[in-house]
Amino acid sequence: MTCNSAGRFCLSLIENDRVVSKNSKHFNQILSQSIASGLFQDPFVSSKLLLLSLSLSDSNANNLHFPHTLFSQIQNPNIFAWNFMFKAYSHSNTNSNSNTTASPQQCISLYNLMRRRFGLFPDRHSFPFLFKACARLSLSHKGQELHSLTFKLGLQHDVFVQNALLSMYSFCGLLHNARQVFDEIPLSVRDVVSWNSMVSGCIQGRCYWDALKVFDEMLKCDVNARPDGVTLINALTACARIGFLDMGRKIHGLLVRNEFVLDVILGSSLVDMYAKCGQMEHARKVFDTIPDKNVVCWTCLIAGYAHSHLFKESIELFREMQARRVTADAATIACVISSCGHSGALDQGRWVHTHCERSGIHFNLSVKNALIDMYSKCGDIQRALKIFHALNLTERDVFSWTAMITGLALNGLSDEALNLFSQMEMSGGIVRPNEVTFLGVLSACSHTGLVDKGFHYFNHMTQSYNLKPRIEHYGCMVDLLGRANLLAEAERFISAMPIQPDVVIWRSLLFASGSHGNIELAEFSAKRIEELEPKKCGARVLLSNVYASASRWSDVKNMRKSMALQRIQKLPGCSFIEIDGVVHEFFVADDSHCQMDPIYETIIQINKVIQAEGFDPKI
DNA sequence: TTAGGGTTAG
Repeated sequence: MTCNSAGRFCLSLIENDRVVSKNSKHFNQILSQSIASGLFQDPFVSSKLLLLSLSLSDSNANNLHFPHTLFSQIQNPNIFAWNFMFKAYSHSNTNSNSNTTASPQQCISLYNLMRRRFGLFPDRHSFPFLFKACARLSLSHKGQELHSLTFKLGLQHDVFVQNALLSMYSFCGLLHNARQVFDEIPLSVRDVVSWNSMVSGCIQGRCYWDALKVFDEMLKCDVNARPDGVTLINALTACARIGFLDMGRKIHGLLVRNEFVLDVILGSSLVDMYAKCGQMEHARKVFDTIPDKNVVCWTCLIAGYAHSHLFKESIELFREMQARRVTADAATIACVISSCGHSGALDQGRWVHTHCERSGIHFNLSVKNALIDMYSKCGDIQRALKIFHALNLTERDVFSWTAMITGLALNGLSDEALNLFSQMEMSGGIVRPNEVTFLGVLSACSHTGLVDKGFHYFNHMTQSYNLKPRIEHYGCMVDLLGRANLLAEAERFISAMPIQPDVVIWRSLLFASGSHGNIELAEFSAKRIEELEPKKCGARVLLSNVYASASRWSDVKNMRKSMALQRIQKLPGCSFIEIDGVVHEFFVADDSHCQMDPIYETIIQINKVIQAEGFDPKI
């Protein structure tokens, strides 16, 4: 075959991309003929062959070895060839360190090579890939260097370049720079990608209100960018994160009016928004209309029920998901296990645990943390400890430590809880305790009456970790002082609080003063509760119990009478227990259970045993 | 005569 005929042959086949790109045999034939004929050194032919080799290697995940070798054989690659390589590497896997697999780092290395050895400049097509690589590697300095270069090359007004640039900045956590780039894009030029990138950038930077402000601006501007599915998904995500129901509803209305197709992603975002805003009926309604529901969609609703403290519904929905043969993943499992923990459904939790082990679902840290929490809450502290200790020191995050410390405190193992907290602090500062960790620590102190230690940790939290105590921390301190019969100190502590005490705090003081016979303080606390919750009867019930324990029967009678006059009815207290996967509920003076007689008989026996051991319900 | 951006939900 002569050079000309070979050239014509190659070109004709190259033109027919669809045939060649699916058949590596054809490709190899063309490649060898182009090399043999010398046609490979033609810039158009070599870059076209490179593009074809890349399309063939697409199915071969993350292995760009062959295209790279081909590229290295091109003596003077043109800008097309460079850009094809930039594109391939910028999209490749970030967590590959070996030399044989591709990584975005190689995009940057190739770029440096292009500049230094070939003296070439990138063009408008190169920049989006280069910025993408910088973003994925968090190379903000390199990104800034490239940003300057866009000015030198007069490409600073190209909307593709600007959009990629602003995404790069928000990916690197430089939201301010991203916003600046966004503001510099003229309204007439901004397209839907510019707006979406800015909204998504704000979400990445956890600035949800800003994200919604940009979205709102987009709706008002309406120049040449109408919101698309991605815009609405982003906006719904922002609403979900801050629980902004009004805006979420507005977006729902917008997508209905504009006849958006409710695909599984948009549908899940909507379910998640309603669920996070506590609107479970709406969440369920939307969920039921989504075709081809996947695991994310189911998990949104399961998590929503858990978020609204509807743990039973959350577990039931998981069962329904199982029945529909949708495979759960780690996020679903972590959520269901947490619901089991909160509802005391130990058997169900155990079943989910075993089910995961059998079905090979990956036990990530969230699942392990949820298991620690569930076993602790259900009283199987040994099992919780076993899971916790199986975690390496470097594996444990703040949730693992907090779940275990709180679990130990909850099970009355205060010394162990405080020891574990010391270990956490001594673990080299890998994990810093947060506000919730300190709640566990303070409750451990409270359960064993360690007043001095409680104050030590309360100060330690603010002074060493700069954590601002929340109302719950003040509540723990009042509880601690109250239980230790330091009622005057508790009162002084409440008056000195920088935030308004809530009903929990007053209830804690009422309970403590009642237990220690300080009726005056109990009455004072009850008044504060009534001021905060005039329609509820909790304070009066507690106070009437206090009067009863002091044998002040006329006061008890008056209290009940005033409640009856104001038609206040006490909601009966309720507790529950799970046996063989069934949750049994018990109300005060409840005799509806089919095994009531043996249950009461057992309670009487238990009381006899613990009273013989010195138990006094007043203390 | 080749090519470009936002991967968005738990």
